[in-house]
Amino acid sequence: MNAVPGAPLDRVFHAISDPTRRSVLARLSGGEQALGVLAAPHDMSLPAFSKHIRVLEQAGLVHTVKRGRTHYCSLNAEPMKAASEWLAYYRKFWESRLDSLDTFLKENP
Amino acid sequence: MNAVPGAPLDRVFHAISDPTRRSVLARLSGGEQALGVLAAPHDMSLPAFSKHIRVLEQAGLVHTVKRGRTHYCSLNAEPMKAASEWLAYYRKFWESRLDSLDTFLKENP
DNA sequence: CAAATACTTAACCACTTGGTTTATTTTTTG
DNA sequence: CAAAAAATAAACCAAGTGGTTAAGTATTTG
Repeated sequence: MNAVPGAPLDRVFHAISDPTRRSVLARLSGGEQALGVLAAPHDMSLPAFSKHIRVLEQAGLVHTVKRGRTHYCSLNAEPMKAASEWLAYYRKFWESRLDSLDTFLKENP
Repeated sequence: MNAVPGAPLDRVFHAISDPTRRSVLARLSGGEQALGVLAAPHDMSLPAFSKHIRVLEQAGLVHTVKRGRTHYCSLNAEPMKAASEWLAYYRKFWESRLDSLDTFLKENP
C-alpha cells in the first residue's frame, strides 16, 4: 500500500520538520542564495549545514547549481503542493470543529 | 515569521512524515477507534504500533482515552492548522510559477 | 477466582540523524 | 604559480527512531 520507505511525501514532511531547514526555505523564498551565505547565520559547521541542504534537495525542495566555486541554492516549492493537499483534507476538522475537542463538547453539554 | 521556536511544528511535521502515522490519521478521520482495531492492518507488533500513536499524541494530533481495558484514539486536527499555514506561505511559489523551474525558463528563453 | 483481553513497560538491537574534525577538490586571486 | 576561498568527502560519535521479544498491569469474562 503506502509502505514505500522513500515516498515523496515522507521526504517532504521530514525535510520541513527541522527548524534549520525551514529557516533555509524561508530565506530562499527571497531568491537564490550562495550556500555559504545561507549557512552563515546558522551556528554549525559547514559540513553539518550542507547535510541539511542535501535533505532539502532529496525532498526536491531545493535545487543547487555550481557557478565557479560557489554553489547557489534556489527554492523549488512544487513538492510542497502535495504536502499542502494532504493537510487540506483535514481542514474541515479544524475549521468545522469536528475534531476531538468538538466531539467532547458535543458529548458533554 | 518563524519567531516561535519550531518545537510544535517540528513535532507535527515529524509525526506526519511517516506513512504508518498518516494512515492512522486518515482512519481516525472516520471517527474514534480502539487502538487494537487501528493497529490490526499494520504489519508490526503492538508495542511498535503504540510508539507511533505516542508520536502522534506528542504532536497533539491524537487524543487517547481509556474506557475499561480499551484505549480509544481520536483525531485532533487543530495542530495541523499551523502546519498548513506554514505551507500556505509557499503556495504562491508553486501556483504563480515563481519557483526555480520558472526562474530557469525565464532566464533561458 | 482464573483465564483471557487490551494494552504498557522494559530491555534490547540495527539503522538513521545531526553534529564534529580533518583532509581534499575545485576555482579564483595576488 | 602559490595561497585563499568555497564547498565536498571521509571518518567518527552521541542520540534518536523504529522495530523486536518478554514480562507486567488493569479489566473483563467464564
